[in-house]
Amino acid sequence: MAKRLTRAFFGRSVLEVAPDLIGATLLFNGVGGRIVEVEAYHHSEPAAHSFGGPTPRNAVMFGPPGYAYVYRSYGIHWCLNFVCEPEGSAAAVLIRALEPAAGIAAMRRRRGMPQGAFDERALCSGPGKLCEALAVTDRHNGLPLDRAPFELRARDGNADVVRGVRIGITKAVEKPWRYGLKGSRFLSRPFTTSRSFS
DNA sequence: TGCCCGATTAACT
DNA sequence: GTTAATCGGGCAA
Repeated sequence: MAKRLTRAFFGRSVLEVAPDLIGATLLFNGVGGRIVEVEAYHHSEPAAHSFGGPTPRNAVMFGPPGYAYVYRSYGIHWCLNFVCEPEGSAAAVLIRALEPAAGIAAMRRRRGMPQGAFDERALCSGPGKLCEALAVTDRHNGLPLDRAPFELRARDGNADVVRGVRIGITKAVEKPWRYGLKGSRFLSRPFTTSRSFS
């Protein structure tokens, strides 16, 4: 069984943690799969919610690493982040896509999709979709990642990780802080101007 | 208090 | 390719 991800794993630079999460396994109440796409955010750059300093919404980002930061997006969706770096850095990794592996029937039900055979790419190929499929909401904001209902396992060995610019932002658009599993069919969108590294 | 806008998605043309 | 849905945070007044 792969190693559980600890507080120490998250307490490093968000630019180290983000690629290391590619290929890791995320389960929430036993439902989830392999992480195939993430983005890094840091309070020093204006695309981050924490850029303007602490507020009630982003308070968890300013706390210690290894906790979940959940926020509402566009008034409709929830998005799940993992807080990283030493306390006060206000850095986090946005979980953008999973390769479904466990609890697929529950995911289909929550996503309003038929139970029969069909393309599982629609279940978790985006941050809002993923939270709907796993039933993550603001009730889970601030929960630790090393205990139930979360279960996080390190990947086995290396992964072929690609990198590119982040999606859906208007500030600091040039930073290549989006990371994905090369060749995965489960990305929210393909990587174009990416380069490969190990 | 009022107004603007977003780390999105699905359903269009 | 475009756009509506939907609502809380953040800031100006």
